Amino acid sequence: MGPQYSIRELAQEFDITPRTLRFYEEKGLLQPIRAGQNRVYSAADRARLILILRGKTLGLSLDQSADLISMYDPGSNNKRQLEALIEKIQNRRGQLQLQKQELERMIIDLDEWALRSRAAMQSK
Amino acid sequence: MGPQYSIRELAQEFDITPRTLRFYEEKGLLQPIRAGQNRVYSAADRARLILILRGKTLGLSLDQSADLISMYDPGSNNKRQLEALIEKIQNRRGQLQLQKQELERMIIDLDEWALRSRAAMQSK
DNA sequence: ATTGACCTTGACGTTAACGTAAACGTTACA
DNA sequence: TGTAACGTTTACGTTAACGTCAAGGTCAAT
Repeated sequence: MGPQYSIRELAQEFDITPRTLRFYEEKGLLQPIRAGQNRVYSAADRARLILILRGKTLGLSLDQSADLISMYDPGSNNKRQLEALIEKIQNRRGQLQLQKQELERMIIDLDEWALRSRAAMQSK
Repeated sequence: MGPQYSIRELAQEFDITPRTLRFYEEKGLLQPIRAGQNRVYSAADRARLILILRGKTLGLSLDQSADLISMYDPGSNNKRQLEALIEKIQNRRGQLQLQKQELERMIIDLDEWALRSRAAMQSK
């Protein structure tokens, strides 16, 4: 029946707190099953968590991540759904491209600043 | 004496509110001079604002932007300062590189999802 | 002289993403 | 039997980055 994880195991693995996992559940991002009272996380839950955390490092809000992840799910079946999904993906792709270009530009800027700083040091 | 801007002019140009500009001033990110009570922004202030906003789109906090901008300033003179500046720049560059790689990966992921979605539509 | 457009300084409200603490139940073990 | 180690729910606290009044001051135009 695949691997199972306690709340603490998952928290430790990804260096977050149990509180964070409960919070994600409150927001509907995770839905672990229960063993009595206790939460039990499946491999699928773990996979979703990874997506959430990746979203975070990319600066997405939890709601935005939830959006993307729901599109990712095998729940959407009909044509309209899929078309909407593709459009959303294209949009997000565009946003990410823009962000990437800004990053590249800022990296170039930083290199220039470093050069100037070194020059300033030389001329001392 | 170069161009001058009222708080509203600057706000409109960058599609933010006067409140935001006052807030940035509270946090020490901007220091417009005064004409009586009123704030008057110089070209330099405007340039700083652009840096702040660029930082925002890159997901930097205001404090982080403040850090970068202070390094950017012609205030730092001695060797120690400059060495520290260079190190900070290198560090930030590394962070940005990592973020950029994550972005690239996510864009690839999105492309894959789009492909799969199209395939799913075809097979309907 | 009053209306409108602009500015000011408080100061309290708001949202996101959790932190933190209280009060409690359960299983394992010395 | 008690004391860790883990889990639970409930609920109030916190930080960042502003939003949103309130109360007032200035200055030009009607």
